[in-house]
Amino acid sequence: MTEKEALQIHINIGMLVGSAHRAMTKRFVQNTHKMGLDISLDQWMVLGPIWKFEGTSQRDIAEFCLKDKTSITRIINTLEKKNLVVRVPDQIDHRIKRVVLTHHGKQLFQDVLPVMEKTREEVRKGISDKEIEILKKVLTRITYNLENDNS
Amino acid sequence: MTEKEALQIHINIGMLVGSAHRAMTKRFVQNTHKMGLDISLDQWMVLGPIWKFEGTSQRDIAEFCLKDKTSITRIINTLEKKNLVVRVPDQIDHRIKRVVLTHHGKQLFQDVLPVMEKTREEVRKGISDKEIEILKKVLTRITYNLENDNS
DNA sequence: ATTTAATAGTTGTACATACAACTAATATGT
DNA sequence: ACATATTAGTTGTATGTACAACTATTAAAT
Repeated sequence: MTEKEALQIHINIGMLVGSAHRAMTKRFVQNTHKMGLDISLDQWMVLGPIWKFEGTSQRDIAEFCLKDKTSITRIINTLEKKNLVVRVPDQIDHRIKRVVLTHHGKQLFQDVLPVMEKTREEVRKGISDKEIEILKKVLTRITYNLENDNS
Repeated sequence: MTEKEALQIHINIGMLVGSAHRAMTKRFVQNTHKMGLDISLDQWMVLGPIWKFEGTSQRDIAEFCLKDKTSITRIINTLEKKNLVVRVPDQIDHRIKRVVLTHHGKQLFQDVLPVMEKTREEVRKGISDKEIEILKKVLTRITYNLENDNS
């Protein structure tokens, strides 16, 4: 393979992952706005584990979301400003902050569920289950390849 | 499919695309730093069409990179600060700015090529050509599904 | 028990992105 | 020709991310 071909292929994968990511983020927000809701895809992703595991630590949210702890700090700041969640310091381990949904947060979560379903359908249109399966497998492998210092 | 299962699948795709994107971006920068170079993946992506089509407009760079024009404006600001490119107003159409590599920019581009190749290999480890092909096809389809208002 | 490590979370800085509003220049319609 | 629309690019604002440095708290080592 020439350097030129290598360049093509690499930037294709990088660009395609990037543009798919941007497109999904964008469409999700557009769809929430259409329903009169106001939440970003990343905020929604963080809301997921908070809903699922009531009183999770920020560390566990980061792990679940595959995000950096600093991103989680800032997204939760935003969610707190919006009165969707509150931070509750752990009674035993004072380093840990447990994040719980407010009533407003629970309400929003339920309201967003159909928006997410709609977005999911838009994303997957014309793509077979088998292809989605491979997509998920390959993306997982890419993340795995790079996450640990396995040079 | 229950709402819960739908949630799982959707945030999986969104999360997987996001985390693969972040991991690739991160590893590329780490690899450039290891070689004593200083350039981000997005800056590198923008450099691509500037190298390939000397004197491209920012509009064409945006199209080639599948990025927003505002992102291009700001990335080129950064590249100009680093003395890698210069903006040259078009002689005929004064709206257009043609972007060209400086000597330093050309040098850096060549220096980064092997880093990109190394990163590409790290990304693709354990993934077959067939799987990469499907990955690219599906990501392209997802972007296509969302890019135009084809609801 | 006291020093040392590790852990949870925050903050500062720089960069990338979306959206909307904006300037300046060219193209179009009549 | 002149009013209007379109295009190229920039700027302001808000959000999300990486990295490094930081605080506070708990765990481990001896």
